[in-house]
Amino acid sequence: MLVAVDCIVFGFDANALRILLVQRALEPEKGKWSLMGGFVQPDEGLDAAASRVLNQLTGLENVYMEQLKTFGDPGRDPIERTLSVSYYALLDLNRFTPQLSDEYHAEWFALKKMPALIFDHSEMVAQARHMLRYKASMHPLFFELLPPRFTMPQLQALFEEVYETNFDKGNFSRKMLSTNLITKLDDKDKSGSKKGAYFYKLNRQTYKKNFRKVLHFIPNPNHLI
Amino acid sequence: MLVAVDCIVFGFDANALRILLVQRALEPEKGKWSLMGGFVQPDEGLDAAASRVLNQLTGLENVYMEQLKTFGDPGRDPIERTLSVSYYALLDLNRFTPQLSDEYHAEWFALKKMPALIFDHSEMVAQARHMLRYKASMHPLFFELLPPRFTMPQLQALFEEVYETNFDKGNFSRKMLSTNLITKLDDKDKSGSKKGAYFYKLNRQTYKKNFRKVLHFIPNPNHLI
DNA sequence: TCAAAAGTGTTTATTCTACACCCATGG
DNA sequence: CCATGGGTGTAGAATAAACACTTTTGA
Repeated sequence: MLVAVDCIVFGFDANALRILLVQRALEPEKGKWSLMGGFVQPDEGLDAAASRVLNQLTGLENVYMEQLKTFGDPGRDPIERTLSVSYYALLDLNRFTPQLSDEYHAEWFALKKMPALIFDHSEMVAQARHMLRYKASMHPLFFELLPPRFTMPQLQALFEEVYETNFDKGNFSRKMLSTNLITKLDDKDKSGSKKGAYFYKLNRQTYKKNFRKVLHFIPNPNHLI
Repeated sequence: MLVAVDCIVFGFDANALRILLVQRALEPEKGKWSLMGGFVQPDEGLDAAASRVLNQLTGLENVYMEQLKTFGDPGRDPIERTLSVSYYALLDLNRFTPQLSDEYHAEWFALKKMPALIFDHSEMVAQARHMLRYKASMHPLFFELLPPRFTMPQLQALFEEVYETNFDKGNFSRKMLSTNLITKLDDKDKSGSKKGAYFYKLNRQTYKKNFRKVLHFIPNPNHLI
């Protein structure tokens, strides 16, 4: 049985959650949009395969990545029975955009405007989205999607995108601060408004310790169903 | 590459969380305790393979089952490169105990007294346990582990086992009732105490709707890390 | 009648929520 | 000087936690 890995790569750019897609280079379905994938090598672990595949696309290492689910319906690949172990990755979109479009034929798509994908890749994306909500309600993974310095409105916008809801800014900010996960910095980002919004950074110590503090963050947990 | 499924089967018997293990019938590691597993057939989906394997062991169908994770380290099986797609299952232990020991060489072990397992099966169990806590903090899966009629002290004991903590019975009962997931019945279970404890049953309608109501149930969420 | 387990009540502290208000500044 | 987005304050509701109390009944 053939075994492949496929990566669902999420990014965020202040307006929308985005996903990284590539145009498939080989038959079948050549030219269509697809997740980034590749076959697992004979002496390669699954995590290693996923990292390698992502590295080949973005040139990056140490990207947050986690196994999502394995897809193995007999008919999912029309040519040959292929198992796909899917992984999702979160990264700060800003850092990589330029080198991406130059070296590889990859593109960021807003999740809401995603094209049709080959095989069962759309299903993979749907599950990854679900998992993102799920995990993020328990673990502060959002910082993987933001630049090292970010503002409260930015962070709130990300939450609102992911949970497709709106938060009261006052309550959001207080709750977030109460986790001790982030630290306020001295300077402001003036690009978004006249007053300017303070920058914050992730507090890596408490990040490790309070890895579960984000719980109780989502007002109506039915979003997660 | 060979592809197998392995099932982590949980049960609960009022005293302890238990796990179902079998004595391996073939080399390598013949005679040692292992998870229930088998190879995926050429035209068989992964979920179907897991159900079949569990059915062969317990004779049961419609058991709650979910894919956990795929294990694929190159060296995990010493003989040949084998991928294992692991599944965890939850079932009401009481219903199946007798037929199990007769037809198959399987045994329930208390999680705390589990023997050493072959390959990476212990790691699978650890991850399944973690997942059980994780998911159960969001979804009311516990009813899969209980008989159709159960008492509040039973339910509380199950929670205390899974989260390795203790709850105040008053608060526990109120919180549980407030989810509307369960309905009080008229008769009592007198086996556990002189006074007797009322039976409850799962409310299947609200179970579907309020599938996320269990959240906020665990007092110290650090258990889930 | 008493011990043991089930179940109820109540007080207090804490956290949520909604919403009004103040602040800073570029145009 | 005012519109706009950022940030703070606060009253009232809702929830959680702790623990004392009542009920039931077999031994």
